[in-house]
Amino acid sequence: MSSPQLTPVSYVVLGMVAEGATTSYDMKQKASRSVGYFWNFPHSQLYAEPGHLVELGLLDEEREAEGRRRRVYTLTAAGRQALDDWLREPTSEQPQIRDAGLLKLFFGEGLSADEVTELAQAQEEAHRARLAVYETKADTVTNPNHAAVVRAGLLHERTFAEFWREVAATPP
Amino acid sequence: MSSPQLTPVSYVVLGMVAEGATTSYDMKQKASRSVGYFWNFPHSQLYAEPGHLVELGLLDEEREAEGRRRRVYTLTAAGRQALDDWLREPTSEQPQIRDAGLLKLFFGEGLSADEVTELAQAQEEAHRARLAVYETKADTVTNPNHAAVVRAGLLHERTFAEFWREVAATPP
DNA sequence: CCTATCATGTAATCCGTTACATGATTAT
DNA sequence: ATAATCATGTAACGGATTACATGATAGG
Repeated sequence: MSSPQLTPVSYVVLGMVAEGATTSYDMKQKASRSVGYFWNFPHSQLYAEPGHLVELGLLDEEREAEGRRRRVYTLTAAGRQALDDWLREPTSEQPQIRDAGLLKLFFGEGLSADEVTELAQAQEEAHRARLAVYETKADTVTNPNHAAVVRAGLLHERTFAEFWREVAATPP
Repeated sequence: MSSPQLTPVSYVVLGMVAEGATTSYDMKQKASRSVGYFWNFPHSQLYAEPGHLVELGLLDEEREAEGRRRRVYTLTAAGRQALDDWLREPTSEQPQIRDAGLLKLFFGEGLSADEVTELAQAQEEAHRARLAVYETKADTVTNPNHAAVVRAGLLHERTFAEFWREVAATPP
């Protein structure tokens, strides 16, 4: 008997199903335009994870009779409960900023000032590009919870674009 | 024949060895007070990963003759080269903000305004606590590259503390 | 000397990624 | 019809986490 833990991805799946996504491809499309921006994962997880959740009784699965015969998922009462419980649980894990650019800056004693500037400029550009995406999104998102998170992403990208601009101007 | 890729953790190890860490415990101590704040991992990786790097010829390993007989690592020329190459490589991977609080906000349609406020206040407090840590660090760090990254962390925590303060005040 | 804690690892497991494969639909 | 692409998975592998275990050192 196996009792695997629910991971953040589990809750992403539960959350997207609660929002009306019914198939893995559906989730994939949805994620790629929203939550995937700040919490990314390959599509294979969106085919594997619902299987686990079905085993745990948190999702129901049906197969289409025709065509692709794809798996169609719906939330069970237990699944809704698990999602609600999680939403209300205090969140203890420290958020991590896993940013390879920051890592390089951290260990970049061996770089010349010019090389640091080069790194910083590339990073600034990447953050500005992402910022532009969020700015567009901010105008189109209707779900207020999604909008709030887009705003967080926007503020984050702005902060980091500015940070890297300063680094480029005055390398350590 | 196996040719495993170098992961970010590989470079964290190479970087820390380059900075003078010689044993796994040494790295663990160092990481817990610096890079671990924004890129965390369990200590077991700091015992396993150097082994891989030795196999790849990027680290040399010696055993102490006495006492704990612990493994003492030093950079090889190839290891130094691998670190330098990585530092100069363009960084393509999109940084991810894997923040469970943001996930909950994103999927938090089922929460009442009060519950969102509660979540937001807890998040704000957590970010302010982390902010305080970075502010202390900013005064003590001597390595200018480390200082720059501390500043990034500081700006990030400030941004997010402020963001959650707004969410708490006007929940979506 | 005895105990608590520090320090150093190993083992097992599972999650996440990469790569592969194939069936269905759409476009030409 | 045929090719291209969309959609739906599976398999294999390795990295990361959790849990366990034990030896060394320091403090009383």
